[in-house]
Amino acid sequence: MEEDTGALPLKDDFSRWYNEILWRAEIMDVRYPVKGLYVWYPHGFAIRKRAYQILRELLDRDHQETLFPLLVPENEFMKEAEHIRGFENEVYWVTHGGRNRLDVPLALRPTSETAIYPMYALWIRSHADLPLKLYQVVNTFRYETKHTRPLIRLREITSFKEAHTAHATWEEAERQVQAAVELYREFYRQLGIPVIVSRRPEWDKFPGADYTMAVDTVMPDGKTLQIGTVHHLGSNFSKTYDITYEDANGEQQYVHQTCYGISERSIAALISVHGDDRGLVLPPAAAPLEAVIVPILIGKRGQEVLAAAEALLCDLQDAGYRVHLDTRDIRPGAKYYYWELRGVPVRLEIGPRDIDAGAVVAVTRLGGRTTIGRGKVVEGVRSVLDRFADEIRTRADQEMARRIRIVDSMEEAAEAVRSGVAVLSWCGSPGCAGSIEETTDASILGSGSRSPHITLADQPCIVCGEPGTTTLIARTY
RNA sequence: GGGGCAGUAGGGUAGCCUGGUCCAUCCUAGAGCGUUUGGGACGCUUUGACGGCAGUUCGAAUCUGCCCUGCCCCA
Repeated sequence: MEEDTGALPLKDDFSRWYNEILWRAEIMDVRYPVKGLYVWYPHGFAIRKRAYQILRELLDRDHQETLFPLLVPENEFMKEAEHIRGFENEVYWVTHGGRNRLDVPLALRPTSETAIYPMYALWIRSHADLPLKLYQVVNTFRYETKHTRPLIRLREITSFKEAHTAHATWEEAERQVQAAVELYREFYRQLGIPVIVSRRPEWDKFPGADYTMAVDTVMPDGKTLQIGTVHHLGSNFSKTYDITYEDANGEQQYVHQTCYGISERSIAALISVHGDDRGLVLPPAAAPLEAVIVPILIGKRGQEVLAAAEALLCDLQDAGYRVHLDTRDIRPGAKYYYWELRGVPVRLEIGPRDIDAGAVVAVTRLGGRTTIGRGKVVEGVRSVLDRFADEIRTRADQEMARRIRIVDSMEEAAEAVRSGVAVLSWCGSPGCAGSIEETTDASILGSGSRSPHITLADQPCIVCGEPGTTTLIARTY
């Protein structure tokens, strides 16, 4: 678990950088001996815990947390035809109990619709039970055949936050889709991760959904990463699972449903969007430690400095900061590199010179240096952290803006997707989509985006000239 | 889905082609002791590895087969 010294691969070499930072910064250990399954190091898990705490707080405003079983009986799993077709090739099956074959094989949930909706059928009886908004944070399993990648393409998704709602009408469910999109925007805003939201094309929607909205971010290599999805399920599942309510007139009606999810891909985005050649850069909100104190223990005044550092630690802890005092017997420079690799937002240095000057030196993870009067440390650190959070959010926004290009020819689009997202107009036909995807060697992300970065109005389709809508093209993970 | 390449201490590597010189090289990390300490300290001592299973052979890190794992490219 100890870090190596020496430089990381440069972030420009993103694939190598990503693989290496995961273990050097103690996020994930990829050495678990099963393909596609990885281990959270305590530091990675602490980051996950903070990020998911933000997500929980947003959801808890009007959702309730719940927990459903991992195993789904085959007969329930097999009910929704389209849904099954979407997942059947990647489901793990439990077929035995001990040495005995089970009468009914049990699926390890690839997602929980088929576990949850039979219960919804029991729980929902009248319009007074609606809307119902539940969520859970669970592991799910998918037998991925493509290359697995830690946090991004997994066989066990360890951190799937999935919400499932039921409503009286299709329109009300649609409003929930919008609310969920806004909730996800807010989540990523708090993490300083810029996102683009779009409506996935027909062929790329969730199996069994009326339509799918997706939240994507752009990775350092220009590929997009889907980091959230929101599905309008209409009454497709309620008809299959017989989820009905009695309306005000005494009639039985099918509910209209939505579901939406976020996984540990959010952590992959957090690491990748903000990190740099020195390691992680964490927004204070997600950082297990907001600050680390490095005492400069020189010669005769060592004891005095240590005492001053301990007093500083107490003051900051009493004020509610997550802060650590690094008293290891190694050189201060080694500590700087150590904590920078792990993304601690601010380092506080205190040595003989600072004691004499009645001050503490604060250095942010991006190198901003501030001298704070010892008496004003509590407020001073707050403002340093706040400014730092703004700084990394702004930096990430600018990076995203740089990678999104409005294009008006296929050649330009093919060029744009090499470093990010191309924005163009498309008529919606599969034929033109195929032509776009083939020429650009990229995929249609979706349409109907609203973002300050995407200002193109609907124009004629770039392929056929028929009326089109603004559409995003990118290479994807 | 198709095609490559690889697996040697915790991490990175040399050795493999041409089997014996290897109780396996170097860097890094870990443990212990001492001297140090405002951007990756130094010295001494020390721990630690040939992915798995079969096979070929007098002898396998090295050759063969299968499996597992990882990485890259194409669809």
